Amino acid sequence: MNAPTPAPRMTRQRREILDALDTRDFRSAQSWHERLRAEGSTIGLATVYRGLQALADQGEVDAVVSESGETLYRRCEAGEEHHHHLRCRSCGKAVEIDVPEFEDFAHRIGDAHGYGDIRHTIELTGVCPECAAAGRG
Amino acid sequence: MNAPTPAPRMTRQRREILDALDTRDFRSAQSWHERLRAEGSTIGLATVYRGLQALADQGEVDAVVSESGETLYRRCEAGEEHHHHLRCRSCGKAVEIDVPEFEDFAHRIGDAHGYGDIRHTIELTGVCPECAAAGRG
DNA sequence: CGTCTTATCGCTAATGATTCTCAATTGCAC
DNA sequence: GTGCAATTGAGAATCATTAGCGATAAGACG
Repeated sequence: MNAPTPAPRMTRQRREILDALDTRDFRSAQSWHERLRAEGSTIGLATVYRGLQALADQGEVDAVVSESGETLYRRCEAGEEHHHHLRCRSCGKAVEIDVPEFEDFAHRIGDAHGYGDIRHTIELTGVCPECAAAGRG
Repeated sequence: MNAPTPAPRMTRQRREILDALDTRDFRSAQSWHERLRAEGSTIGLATVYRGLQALADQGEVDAVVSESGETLYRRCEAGEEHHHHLRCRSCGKAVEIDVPEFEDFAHRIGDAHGYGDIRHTIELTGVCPECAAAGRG
């Protein structure tokens, strides 16, 4: 009954994704793909999708769904427990924020209504100083 | 130069959508469409999409984007200012919740980082009592 | 009530994002 | 090295949503 760890191989493309992700911005899989190709990589789009998903499962990257329905990714900070973001709607730059007490709050609300297995999402979006200055957003 | 109010017509299908929406569940446009057809309506899918969007713009319905990227709709309560939900991941049933102080919190965080035009999303999801009892979820 | 204008319909084709298929590669254990 | 399953890349397939368009009918007017 012990699932032998699925054996993740460290391939060139896996490494490329990890490297590219080393920033502070939220971008779509397509956007990361473009960037990689622009840097000379020959990585395929499907591979980027697969890689990002795998990384998200491992907790190596954060994934959020934008208003328009696309999934955005970025590498997350070190240790990583549960956390939230303040993201720029124009350039994707994000900072992690702390919402103390919210975990508790969420569970209390859940209990109050009899809902179990509570999960929550908090997303703050805005326009960062740079984008505001540049007249974007 | 004055846009005369676009003249919204009350059609049979508009009425059908409004009637169908008279529940407490969050469902996708496709799901509402199915339901309408099941009840004998001959309304088209595109019409349901158009109708729901229009209603969302008017503030008559709430729209949220699920984890999987689909947009879910439900009629919202009367007056309607900004509010949040605790939604069942299995059946879509939702209750409105109050998150006092959060509006302020959001703006304070935004200011602290120099981000403007702050917008926020809070979604709590869980499994409602009925679904839990039925073993779904 | 009949006519006219045009918003709205419903169908179908088009988009856009994401996933799947599958033959060709290639980590990596032996 | 060898062998084989995990992984890749390109394109087809899928899904949700939107756009295009001829047909229909809401609502204003006489």
